[in-house]
Amino acid sequence: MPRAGLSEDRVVEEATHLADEGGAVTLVEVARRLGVQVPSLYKHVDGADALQALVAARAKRELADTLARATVGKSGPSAVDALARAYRTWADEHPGSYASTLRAPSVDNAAEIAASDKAVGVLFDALAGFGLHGDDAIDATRYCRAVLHGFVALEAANGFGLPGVDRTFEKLITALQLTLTHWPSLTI
Amino acid sequence: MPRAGLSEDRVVEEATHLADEGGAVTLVEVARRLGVQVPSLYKHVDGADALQALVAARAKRELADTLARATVGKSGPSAVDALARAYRTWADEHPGSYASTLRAPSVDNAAEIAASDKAVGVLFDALAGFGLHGDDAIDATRYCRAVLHGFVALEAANGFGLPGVDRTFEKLITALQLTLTHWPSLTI
DNA sequence: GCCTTAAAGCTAATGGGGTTAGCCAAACTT
DNA sequence: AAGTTTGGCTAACCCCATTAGCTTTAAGGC
Repeated sequence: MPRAGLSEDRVVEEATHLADEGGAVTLVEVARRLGVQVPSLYKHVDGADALQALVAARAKRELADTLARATVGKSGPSAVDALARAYRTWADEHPGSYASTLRAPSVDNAAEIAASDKAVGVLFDALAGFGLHGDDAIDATRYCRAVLHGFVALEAANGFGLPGVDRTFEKLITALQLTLTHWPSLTI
Repeated sequence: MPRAGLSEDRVVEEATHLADEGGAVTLVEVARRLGVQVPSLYKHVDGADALQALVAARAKRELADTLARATVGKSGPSAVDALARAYRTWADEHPGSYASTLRAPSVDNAAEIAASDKAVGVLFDALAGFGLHGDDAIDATRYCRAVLHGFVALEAANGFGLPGVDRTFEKLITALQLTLTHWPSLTI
């Protein structure tokens, strides 16, 4: 029996592909794809839950990188536009990865938390061009995340029954830009 | 062996309670709580997946009713305020039910789709006070759903690392009211 | 180049959850 | 009271996750 040459990374990669193709991420299926028996996976990964967490951490890193690349050299409304489109596109193209990022990260998983922080950091930086500080910056960042995540999640769950979703997304970007521009005056 | 006096409704109710208490909704646990053996559940419910769908449909109906009650007699910004608070509160108090509503409804489940439509309808009606029509009304409704769902989902997943979430939510309401007020002019 | 050894694969066995088949008693119908 | 439908049950079978423990590979020290 020649070795399959696996590694934690290889296993996580295959699980990610499986998830993004819409399959259920089971150890049975991952093992089958890797040409290996199920218990062999335990040499690289600490069970099904741990594999899920690794997939999530990988997904968050990739999302953060994608957002960072999309917004490089941009700021203010133009950064928001680029970021929103990159976010939606990535989520659409990696539905399994995106879904994996929604689980609350386990407290003991430093890698996943770091990846989370990185993604939020990119968003936070992109909003710097609006001149927000302190609580305003935090609140605006959270608002952005909520809008983008909410839209993408509803789209993924087929929550928008009718056509015209692209049109709605264009409006969403404009609304978001406007909201951020006027954020400080929201204190009424 | 005296009968337990079950019914589809009773099973779904118990599954809902279980979900909202944070437990995993398994047939084993539902049966245990009802004082019955697992296969007996099949006399009332068509398997685990079907039970999930029924829980989701029930949740959507309840959410729709809650939103409707919260907004009765209100319109415009005041309706949005009431609706946003009711939405967040209900989701916080019924985390399992809320999570169940996120699965895409199966195409053949008329009850679940009807419940979805009802919830969206309440939101749609609440926005009538802003004088939106046609695509604008649809886009604004979707934007609202995205913001509210995104915020609640991130909050539930412990996605906001720092404190001050209540403050952020107040800002969110104000931002939403402002956005809806100026929606038609978003065409730039 | 051997010899040791850690790592990476394997088989076998256990346990939990879901599902089906088929039996039997309780309750309803007339 | 007899017949029928209904709601419970037991037994058996899947699928997936996990653990224990064995074997072989491949890498490193001498």
